[in-house]
Amino acid sequence: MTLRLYDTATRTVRDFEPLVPGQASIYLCGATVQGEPHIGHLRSGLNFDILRRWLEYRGYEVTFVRNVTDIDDKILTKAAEAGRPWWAHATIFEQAFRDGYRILGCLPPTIEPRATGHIPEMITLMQRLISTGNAYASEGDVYFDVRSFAAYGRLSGQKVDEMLPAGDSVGESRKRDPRDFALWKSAKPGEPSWPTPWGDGRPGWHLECSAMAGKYLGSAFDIHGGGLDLIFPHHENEVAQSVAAGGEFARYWMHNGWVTMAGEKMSKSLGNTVSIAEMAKRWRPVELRYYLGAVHYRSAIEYSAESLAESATAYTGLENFVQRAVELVGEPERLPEPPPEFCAAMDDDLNVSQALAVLHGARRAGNSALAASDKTAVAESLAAVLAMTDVLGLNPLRWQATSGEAVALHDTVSQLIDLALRQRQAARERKDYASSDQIRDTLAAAGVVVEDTPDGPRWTLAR
RNA sequence: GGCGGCGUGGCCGAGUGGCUUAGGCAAGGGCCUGCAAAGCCCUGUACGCGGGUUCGAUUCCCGCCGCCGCCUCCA
Repeated sequence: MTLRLYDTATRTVRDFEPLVPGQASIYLCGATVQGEPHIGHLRSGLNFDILRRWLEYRGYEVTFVRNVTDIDDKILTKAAEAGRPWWAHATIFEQAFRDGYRILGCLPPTIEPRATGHIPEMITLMQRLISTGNAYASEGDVYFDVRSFAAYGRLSGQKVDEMLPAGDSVGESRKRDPRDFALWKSAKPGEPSWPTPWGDGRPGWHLECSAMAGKYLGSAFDIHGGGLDLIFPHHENEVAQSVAAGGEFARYWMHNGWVTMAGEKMSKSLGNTVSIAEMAKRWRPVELRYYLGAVHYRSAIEYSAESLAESATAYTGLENFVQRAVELVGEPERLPEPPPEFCAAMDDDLNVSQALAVLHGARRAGNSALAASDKTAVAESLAAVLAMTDVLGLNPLRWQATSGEAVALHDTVSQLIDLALRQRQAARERKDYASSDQIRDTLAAAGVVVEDTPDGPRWTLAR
């Protein structure tokens, strides 16, 4: 079974055949760090984290580049509104994004380049495009000549003649064609700028990604990813720049779907965003990860608190099983391969929904084995559940609190709860159920859920 | 105007030309329990509407309705 991925460029699912056997290179368009990340942004990072983990599980050595766009119109505007330098503004939100990805358990990228660190590469690229006749300088700006590149529009399925002219081309005299896009923008008073042969200015958005992808992954690489909204114009323009300059560029194009609210795309401009900070108040990060990862990456996720709660419940069920199983048989020495059906689902364009069905099947089998005290079967199911959750970045054992303070506090609380439970057991043994129930109710009010099992009471913290 | 996506049982959400009861959540019944909780078992027979192709369509084709996205900054 080989991994198959949906490729936006061909609109088909294709076998994944890497450029270099055993290696996989991915360029993901990261954030324009103008403000707080919302869960839509994080979903994109998470989807590609799952791809990256799956490729690594499949034995590929993965180079994962996720860029930071740290110079752009919006950053300048927002920074001015916030009364801070543009670079400080960008740094603040670059960190916010990085924290967001980390909180959701995304592995750090192999390389995380910033646009402003690659001005020389951009200049070189522009020089090449001008020399090949695909770009031209005009009053300090540099534009890509869309008409000079026959394949323009192929990725997005757009026809140049049918497109609406760009909004910024109204009254624009510097462009030869209204559909030409800026590689470089001439400096405006008070704005940051860098020197070039065509005058001081700053980079256009599209150019920077071509420059960084080329620098770190070469003129050809395996997978280019991003949100659906980047297909046009951003990715179309990247292809034009990079291919016109003589590269092959990306061999597979993957685009993740939206997080929607009431049917509409979550976005800053609509004001319907949910930030990671708000989420963290109500949900554990791993629950959010489960929620955002459970839906196929190309489908929209219709956000609602109810469906998030359902995911949290589902995940808690997995955790409960793992906890009980570990108590009975201990942690496995080594994780086995995930079940074949799970792997088949993941190989099928990362069908995580289908893979989760396999996971929940193993959980159910494990719980049955637990009920039957069949240690061999419990250990088997536990290993399977851990193997599957591990690949998805959802392994409950890896998500447990590990800070020293938390561990110490847990120890103290455990002893107090055990004391109460011993008193409750004594009451139960003398059939003083009024007292035993009162103890349980008191613990419940404190957020401690007590369950009686054949092996005695056990407790967990409610949320 | 051009390009693209979606509409699945109470909810979320996979999938397929005729056996997947997908899975999760919720609900009802049962087992277990002092009562619970957790867990397990069972139950619900869905695929926007109208045509067509077919022995047979939720799945293919056509039309329609509704929703959404891109074409301008956007994960």
